[in-house]
Amino acid sequence: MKSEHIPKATIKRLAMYVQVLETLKREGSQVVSSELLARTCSVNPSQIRKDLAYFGEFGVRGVGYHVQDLIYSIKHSLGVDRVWKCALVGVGNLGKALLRHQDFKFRGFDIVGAFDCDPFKIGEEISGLEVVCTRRLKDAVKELGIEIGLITTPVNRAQRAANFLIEAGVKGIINYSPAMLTVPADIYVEYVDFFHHFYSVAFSITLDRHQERLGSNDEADEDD
Amino acid sequence: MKSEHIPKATIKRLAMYVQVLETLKREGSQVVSSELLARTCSVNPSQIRKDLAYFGEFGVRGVGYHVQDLIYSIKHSLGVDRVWKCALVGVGNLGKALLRHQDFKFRGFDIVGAFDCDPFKIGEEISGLEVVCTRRLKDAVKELGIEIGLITTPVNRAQRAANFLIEAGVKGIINYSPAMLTVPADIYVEYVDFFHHFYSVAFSITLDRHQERLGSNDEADEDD
DNA sequence: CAGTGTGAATATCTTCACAGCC
DNA sequence: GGCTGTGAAGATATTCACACTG
Repeated sequence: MKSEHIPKATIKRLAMYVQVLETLKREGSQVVSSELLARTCSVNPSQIRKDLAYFGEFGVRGVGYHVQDLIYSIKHSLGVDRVWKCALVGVGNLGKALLRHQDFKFRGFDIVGAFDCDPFKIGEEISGLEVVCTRRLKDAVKELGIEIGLITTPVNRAQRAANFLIEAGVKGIINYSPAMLTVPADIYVEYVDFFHHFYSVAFSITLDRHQERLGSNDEADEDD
Repeated sequence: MKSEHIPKATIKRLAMYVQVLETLKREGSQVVSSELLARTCSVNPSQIRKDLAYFGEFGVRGVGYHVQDLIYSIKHSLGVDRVWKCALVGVGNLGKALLRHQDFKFRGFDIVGAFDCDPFKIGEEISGLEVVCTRRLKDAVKELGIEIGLITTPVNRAQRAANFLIEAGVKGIINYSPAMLTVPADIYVEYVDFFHHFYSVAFSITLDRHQERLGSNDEADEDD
């Protein structure tokens, strides 16, 4: 692996390539060119080649990429060719939804602990997982080998949840609350904002209508 | 509104500013500087000023931004100062989760129709919404004034769901399935990939461990 | 040849630095 | 005085173009 800095956008695209490649595989494709993959993903072919080049040379010149191999190579490069155990803190609406949405497990992210500090929630069972007091987080992380924490608490509890998770030894956090977290430099936080997609669509429609009203020259913009 | 092209990243950040500003408001702040807002959001202060400048001059020199006004100005600029009605197609695990997660409504995105083509699901009620046959989508979109479609079908049904939505007159689509959609130029599609956050965190942890093992010089990388 | 891998060119986004205003 | 708004500079990411190889 070349150790230049890898753009975040590249990681995002690689995740997409895996999804698309898995569809292609299911449909029986053995080999795919950057050209075809690019068209399917609405990106530029050299973009794909560049993205892959960060991690190695996976293609065969004059032929393309072997689909199954490429899936594995990308997953291996990203470190998602194994199971990652996760703990979820905050069993509200969203937390429950994530616990029930067991596609995560299927894709290698297994939520093995659900935590909340509300005594009324403790003991409840969701998708076969018992909700446990947040105070027991530290032990659970150690016992179960949890490496990633998911924060689905209300915004005002998010920092506290983060502190608990970090103290327990988790190395990465996915924060579904709108709180911005303060964490040590060696903890990686990924912020998830469900709403920004809604905002983008709403904005885009609004913009379109404005332009229509102005009868301006329409400039069909690509999705990225 | 200046009508240069507005970066997608700007929209994403504006959505974040709104969230953070709403927290500040709740905590009693009346006024905020780009400096403070920037620190809270882990971005550069001029970034914030640039992002806002696309839409107007909302600040007061020497003072900062009035929190409540700024929230409203951003929302108005993005077109999210009103209710957008949405239809959801595909009432599986994920679809149900979104239907139950009624924060969307609170933030101005009201899911008023749930559709599925599975006869066993039709008639089921989720969060007070009856699941209806996808064939009745077109009428519902007209009757209820639906403008945005959410696709939560399995990957192989996503394109069909998109076709239904577009035919019904929806202008924007949020696609939660991993399918890449083919749509007319005037339909805006936003792709949501839950997994890429997991992939990013996993990759980041993996990378950290590699670097540790190499005992290399650590370069604490900023989160963006 | 057809299609990858990659340096060089271009386009885009971010940050700096400071003029302008309250 | 302090903080916004913005052109210019710098950094980053994307695309082109072509050498290279199975």
